[in-house]
Amino acid sequence: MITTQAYAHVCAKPKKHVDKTPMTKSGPGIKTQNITSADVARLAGVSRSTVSRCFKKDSRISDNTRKRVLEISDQLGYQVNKLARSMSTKESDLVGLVSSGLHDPFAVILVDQLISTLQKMGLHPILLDASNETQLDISIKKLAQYQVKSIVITSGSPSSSIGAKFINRDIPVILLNRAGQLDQANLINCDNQKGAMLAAQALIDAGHKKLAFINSSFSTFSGVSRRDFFEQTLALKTSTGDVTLEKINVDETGYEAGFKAALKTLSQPDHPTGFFCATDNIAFGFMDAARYEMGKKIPDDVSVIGFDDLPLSARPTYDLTTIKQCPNDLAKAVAECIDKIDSTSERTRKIIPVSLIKRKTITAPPQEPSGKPSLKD
Amino acid sequence: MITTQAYAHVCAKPKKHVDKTPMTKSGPGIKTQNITSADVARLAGVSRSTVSRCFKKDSRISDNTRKRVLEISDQLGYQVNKLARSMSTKESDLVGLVSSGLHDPFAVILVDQLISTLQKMGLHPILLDASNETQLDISIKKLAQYQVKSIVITSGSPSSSIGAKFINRDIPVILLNRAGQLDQANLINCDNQKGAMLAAQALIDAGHKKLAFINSSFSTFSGVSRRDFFEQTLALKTSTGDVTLEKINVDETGYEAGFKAALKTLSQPDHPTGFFCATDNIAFGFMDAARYEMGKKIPDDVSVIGFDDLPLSARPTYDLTTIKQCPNDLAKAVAECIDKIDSTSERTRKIIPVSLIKRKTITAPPQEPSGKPSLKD
DNA sequence: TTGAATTGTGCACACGTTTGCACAATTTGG
DNA sequence: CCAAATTGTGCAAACGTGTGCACAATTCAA
Repeated sequence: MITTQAYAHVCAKPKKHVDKTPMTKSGPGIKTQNITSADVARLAGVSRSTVSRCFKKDSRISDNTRKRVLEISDQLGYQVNKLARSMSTKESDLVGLVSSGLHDPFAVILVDQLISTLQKMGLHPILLDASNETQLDISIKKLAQYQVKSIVITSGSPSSSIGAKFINRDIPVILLNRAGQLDQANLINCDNQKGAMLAAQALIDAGHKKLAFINSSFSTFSGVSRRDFFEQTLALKTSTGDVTLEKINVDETGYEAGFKAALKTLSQPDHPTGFFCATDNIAFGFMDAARYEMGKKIPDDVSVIGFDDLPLSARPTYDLTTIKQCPNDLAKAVAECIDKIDSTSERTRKIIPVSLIKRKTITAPPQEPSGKPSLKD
Repeated sequence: MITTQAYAHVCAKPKKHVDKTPMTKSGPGIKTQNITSADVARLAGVSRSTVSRCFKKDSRISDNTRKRVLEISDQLGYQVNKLARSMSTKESDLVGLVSSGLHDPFAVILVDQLISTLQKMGLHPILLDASNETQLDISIKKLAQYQVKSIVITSGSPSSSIGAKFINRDIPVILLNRAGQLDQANLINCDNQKGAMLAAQALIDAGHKKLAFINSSFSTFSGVSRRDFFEQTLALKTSTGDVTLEKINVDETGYEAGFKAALKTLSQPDHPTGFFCATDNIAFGFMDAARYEMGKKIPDDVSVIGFDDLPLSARPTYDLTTIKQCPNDLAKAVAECIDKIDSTSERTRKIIPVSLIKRKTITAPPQEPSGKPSLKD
């Protein structure tokens, strides 16, 4: 009945103090065998269990053996195989981080913050690119394969079918500045409503009557959200005809969107004078085109306000008045969310505050419609 | 002799067609059990081996069973556990990517390219931040724990002790635009020599006699390399006194370094007129300070050339003449290097070409020393 | 009709770790 | 001096997958 040798081995009488640690064959192969806990166990004259326990805080291990084991480990350059550990403990230090590339400057800052925040928590992000929706679904599947502790999404939204299959199950998903048709997901957003309100107020307070909102037509949740809140804030004044609002969408993204929007809009004789751009990056494009292509002075001819407060916004070339959202706060919120993910099953719903940063791109509108220079003043 | 039940079980007579697939207990626990190959095996009425083989191309599996297994897998949302697979096959799709944050704009573009290139190869980058040297060593250890296929380093250089312990062993390291005191590592660099030569030529050709090189004093390999080659190229002319070269280091990084350098240098009465900045980002800072703080006109008062060719360099605000290095080519070289990593043991040594991009920041130097305005012209 | 070649599938073990349980050795309390 | 408590360590099983080997079933050749 018993055929293979292995059985015989297993059933053999236990030897004294050595558990089966098959000598790692140092054959002629170029790629040398990895060092395992068995190797250090053999050298230290202990079992693999003991080695394992030496790396845990609360284990009952004598100071003596622990010291010896740690010493030998270091000497051998032994590093725990986290893959094996994860298999055993069913826990993972890996976190999925999916972003739509690093083209958008705010995304870059956000990802940067996330990476260093996660790193401080002892977590390691696998970074995946997801430029389109199907790509995002694929990415989620891939991350599931790595048994990640959590998935942080900073672009796009997972299709609900994928959501049903994976997210529902056991991988918590955190949507950052994203729409949340997936109510199983954790949601963290900056306060787009407050931001849009502040922007509207800033332009109105400066005396602008003809306003415009500029956005990329490929823009996702944030842009649309800001537009809607902007419109909503102005509703009272637009309904009386006191103020006009032009909503401009351009088939480009970021800087180029702003650039094109300026070319298109500022060539109209009676164009708006107060511009709210969905992002700072759009504002940069808008300003460059306004200045260098359309010969406008900012803020004398047109006023501009952005959203994000990128480092570039503070530089003298732009000196852009904008709504600041703090990537550090967003990252912190993600950290908190991940922290309490295994303890509670309730979903996070968090809004991060924003603030108005006044710089030099907003002033009162020109007296006369552009084209006819004013005589007074 | 045989004491535990387990032995009895192992030695028991094999049942008909069902191998031991302990029913995943669907207990009251919130976190539902992961779906494993055993689950789909049971539902498909096959063994786990068969399920495993259904996901491999060349396995001898009947079309019928494969179809059925794949169907059930999909239906169940089964995803291979890559950690377990890696343990078994001793191969990994994970690649370590270590960068010193995403503050430097060229690093961002490079990382972006690397991520999408790796993703196309079916590899997944674990992104680690390594701002300082010890941090880098820690990062390498961490990555070793994850059994990564390779480590790509875009900042700093691993200490040679770590190199000896890990890199030597079996994790191939790729140093990107880095110094290589580690000769076990694979080296990929852009052609700093050619770049510095082109920059020198461009300034000399425009008629400049008083040159300067601007760099951050924290700058690593690339900056130092460019400075040395710049100096070397000019050696003949500086030795005759025909041309002067001032080497400026500032205790800041990137934009701020350039900004400060301009404040310091351009306040001198007889300052240089042709500036080679180690990076475009430094050039931006330099130009902003020169224009807005020192009241200089570019290129009329001072000429500037950068290195990298960032997207921002092409925009009208800067319109910077620069040396272009192509991040895409660097990424491609990394891909090639990784591709042949298991087949050959020889190290990669690759230089990526650069080119001069002429824009609007270089012209002839002003006739008279700045300060005394020229009467003619 | 029989023996050989081919095809499809299961079994058992391996990968490197963690951990409940058992147990020997030591210390403690009475 | 003995029982009980404590301490330190080893054993074996588990995590989920891949794969060499064995073997049954089928096809093919003679």
